[in-house]
This record gives sequence, C-alpha cells and structure tokens, in this order.
Amino acid sequence: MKRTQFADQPCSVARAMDIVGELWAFMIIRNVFLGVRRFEGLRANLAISRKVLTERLGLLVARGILDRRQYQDRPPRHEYRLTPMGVDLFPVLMALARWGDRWLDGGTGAPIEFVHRKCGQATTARVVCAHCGEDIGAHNVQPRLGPGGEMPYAEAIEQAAGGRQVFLRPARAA
Amino acid sequence: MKRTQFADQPCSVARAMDIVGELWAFMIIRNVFLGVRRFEGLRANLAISRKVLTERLGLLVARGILDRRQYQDRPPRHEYRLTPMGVDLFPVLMALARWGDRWLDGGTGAPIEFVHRKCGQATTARVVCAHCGEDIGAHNVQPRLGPGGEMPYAEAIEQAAGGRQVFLRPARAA
DNA sequence: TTGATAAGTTCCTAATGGAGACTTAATATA
DNA sequence: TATATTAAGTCTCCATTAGGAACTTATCAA
Repeated sequence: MKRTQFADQPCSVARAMDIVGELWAFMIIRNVFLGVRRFEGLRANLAISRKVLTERLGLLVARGILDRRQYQDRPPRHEYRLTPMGVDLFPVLMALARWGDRWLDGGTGAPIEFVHRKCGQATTARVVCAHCGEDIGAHNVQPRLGPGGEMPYAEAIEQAAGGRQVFLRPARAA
Repeated sequence: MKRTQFADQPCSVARAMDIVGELWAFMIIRNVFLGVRRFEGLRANLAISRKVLTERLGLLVARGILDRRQYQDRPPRHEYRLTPMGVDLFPVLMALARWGDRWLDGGTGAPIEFVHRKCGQATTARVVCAHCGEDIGAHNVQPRLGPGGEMPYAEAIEQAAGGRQVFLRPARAA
C-alpha cells in the first residue's frame, strides 16, 4: 500500500509532515546543517543504505528543501545545500532538539549544545509569540479557523472531539 | 526489513525522530491537542485505518507521549491524554505549523490560527534563545560537544563533513 | 594495471502499511 | 424480543517499501 499523502490536507502540520515526517528527513537536514553535504559523507555518518539515501535526497530536492549543485567538473560531483525553505527549518530542529534533550537524554545531558553567537551561552530553544514575546504553550492559545481553513474541516474536528466547540469562529463564517 | 531505530544514537534529534518522526505521530498529537482524544474520533478525523491507529496509539503510550485512561465503566471506554512529555511537544508543533504556514499554504493563508491568550493576537511561533531572547537561526549558533556527547561521534561528523572542524571542543576533550 | 573515491543503480527479500471484515460489550430503538 | 448502533479494537490479506549488498561509471593516483 502506498503511504498516505497529507500534502493536500488543509492543515499546515499535515503538509509539513508530508515532507519532514519521515525517519530520515530530519537526520539528513540536521547533518547538512552541520556541514555534511555530500552523498558519501551522509551515507557514512547516517549508516543509511545508498538506495534509501538516493531516494530521500531526491525527495528533499523535489520538495524544495535541498538544492543539488555541482561542486566540481571532472569527474562531476555534487553536493546538497539547504534552500531558504530548508534553512528555515532550523528553528524547528532546535525546538525538537530541546524536547529530545529534555526528555530523552538518559540523564547524560545534551549530546550536542549550540552556542548562541549573540550571547555566548549554550542556548536552548524557547518558542514565543511573535507579537508579545511571551511563551507559547498548549494552555495559553486558542485555535480558530484561519483564512486558509475550511468550515467542513473545522466541523469534522469538532464532531470528532465529541461536539465540543474547539474553534473560535471568525465573523465571516455565517 | 525493520525500520532503522534511532533511539540509541547520541543525538537528541535522532532520539526524538525515533518517536515522532513518523507520518501519523504528529497528526495524532495535533488532534489530541485539539481535543480529539478518542479512538473513533481520531480514526474518523484522520482517515487512518484501525489497525495502524491501534499500533500508533500503542507506541505513543509506550513511549510516554500519551496516557490511555478509562473514562467510563460500562462498557469500558478509553481516551488518550497527553502526558507532560506530550504536552511539551506543543512548541515543536507550533514551530512546525509556522514553517508549514510560511512555505506550504498555497497562497491561501494559515488554515488554523492560534490566538495567544496573553495578547489576543493570532500568534506565530518565534524560536529564541532561552538566555538572551534573540532569535535562533542557522547562522547565529555554533555547535559544540555537550556533556552527553561522545568524541568518536563528533569525529565521525567532522570526517563526514570533509575534515572541516564543525564542533567547538569543550576543554575536557583532551 | 590495479586501486581508490564519489555518487549512484539495480536486484532481492523481509517487513510494514493500509483496506476492510469481524468481534465484543453495552445501550438505544422498533 | 429482535435489531441497530457505537466505541474500541482484532485479524487477515496483499501491495508497497525498506534495507543490504553487489554492480556501474568516471576520474585520478600509485
């Protein structure tokens, strides 16, 4: 059976997972961020089979996360660079790493720390509201239907949630 | 072939991906955050097969993300609640949603917005340094080996990166 | 001439993913 | 009383995918 595709769902998380919700995707991206940009380097470091690596790199290029560029002519050799869309995944990666550090470190502390150039400290990611700068947590936000949302979708969620109203309704939803 | 397991790697992202790096994991977690906590609700909303949903829920419970609790006796019925570890994924979810909104919205705008209770605005996640509050981006952090890291691992990355020094070395790494 | 390296391709098999039918236990309805 | 419905799963089957390993191509080095 083909894997279910989420690309068309009216949900940003679904569409994002369609691209990065895969065992290897973030591993590859993380390594590219660390400077491991070439096929052989990735293969050796990730212990991934050539076939799967080829497929994954192809997908990430097709989806616009990576850019495959030739870095020498003879013989032709390529490396993979993050596109702006890929670079913009860095905050997600940091948020994920913070979660992993907090809950899965086995008591040994973070395997890798990131020193923030601005302040010189080993930084941990904090996710805040872009407007007011306060923390964003599960308990201080309320979902509502956005401009790209669809009422049937919201209604389906509310039905699945047992009829409780989940969303604030925007005025235009007559 | 069994999927490669990342749980033992000395990398927080790998360990995190071992749990949430799967097509359905974040979809389920997202729905639980929205209040869809029961088997049938999830199945209907996600259009996931019963078998796969059973497996995924079992895994998320085993990994400590969800808690399965009985909410009525006769007949026995259960629902899934986020554990503290699961609730703590919310910032990651918000960071991922922001990325999806920015790059994958097809020009229609965010399908779901989150209103921040503190400031009343539709919030977007911003990932900042927990120390100084400035943005964290790919270009303003420098990785270094942390207390839970291992030299051979760091060396493997530097070799894969073509010999360039990637990590700042902590003093104790003689 | 042999070897090494980078970057893939191809082939094979085992395991996973998904559809859908079946199960169980209780309540609601005709 | 008989039938339907709902929640929450099992179970079976088959197509697809994952991963290992061997093979390919092109070039430079010894």
